[in-house]
Amino acid sequence: MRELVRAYQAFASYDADGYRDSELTVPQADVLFTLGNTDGLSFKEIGEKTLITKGTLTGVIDRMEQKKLVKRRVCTEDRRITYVALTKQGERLFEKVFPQQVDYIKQRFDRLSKSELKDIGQALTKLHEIFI
Amino acid sequence: MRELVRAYQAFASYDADGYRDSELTVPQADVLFTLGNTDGLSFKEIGEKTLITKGTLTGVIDRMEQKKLVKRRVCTEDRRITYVALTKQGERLFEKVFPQQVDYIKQRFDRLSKSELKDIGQALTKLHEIFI
DNA sequence: TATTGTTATACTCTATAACTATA
DNA sequence: TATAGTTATAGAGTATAACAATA
Repeated sequence: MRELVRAYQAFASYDADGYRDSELTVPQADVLFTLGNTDGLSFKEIGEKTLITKGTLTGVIDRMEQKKLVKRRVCTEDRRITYVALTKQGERLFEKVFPQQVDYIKQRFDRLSKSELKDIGQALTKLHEIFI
Repeated sequence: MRELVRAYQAFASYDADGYRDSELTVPQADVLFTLGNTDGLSFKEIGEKTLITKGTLTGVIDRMEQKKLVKRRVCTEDRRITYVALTKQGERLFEKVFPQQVDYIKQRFDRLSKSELKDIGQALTKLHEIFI
């Protein structure tokens, strides 16, 4: 448990440094990365994936919309649902920041051997399962 | 990387549920657990352990002091340093919430075998090391 | 009635930088 | 001069609940 927290803190701190100059807050980067390579997701789906509650998410999306990174689109079949998708500008930012971020993180994972990476992947999957 | 984020999110969400009715915010719980079983730590030490920056920490400690959970004490040898320690009330809360929390989390870890736990521990230690 | 997202409130945290006091 | 903590500012996130629109 301690180790999980420590490992994640170290990772999260390193990770946040990666997109520090992108003008994104942590939740905003989370949303950007969640929306990347999709045609748009509903508020509900985004909330489930990022663990941001709906009231908060409205504000986060508002600010990203002001920055022209995302766009709302009401679902025509069920008008209660609002989809959020990246704009062209949002996609450009995603395509710039995401690979950078992956590389940045990969630098550290490259310090490990293939078998270590496999073990870590399995360990994390088990951890994930027990805490769902 | 995805797995690490997912595993931690699942854990963090479960963890926060554990002390939801303790009237503590996440950073405050973090500080409480950091100060538990110590004679007090300086702002600097608390900041290093919790990754809360100094400006923010002053506010967090202010609010915990208002709730009578912690007390400041200026170091007599080096008067620039302020130690923060749990009050009796803070200790009582720690002694109530911490074991509860450990049990609560243990419930989930108990789903794993000893060898799985060992593997996970090792994996997390490696992760921690590469991201320092 | 149940669900989706918005609004409202009040507070807490965050980042940043300038500042005070000690060393 | 360097360090420890405080203050100031402005913005962002959080929890919660009530609300509107839609199903």
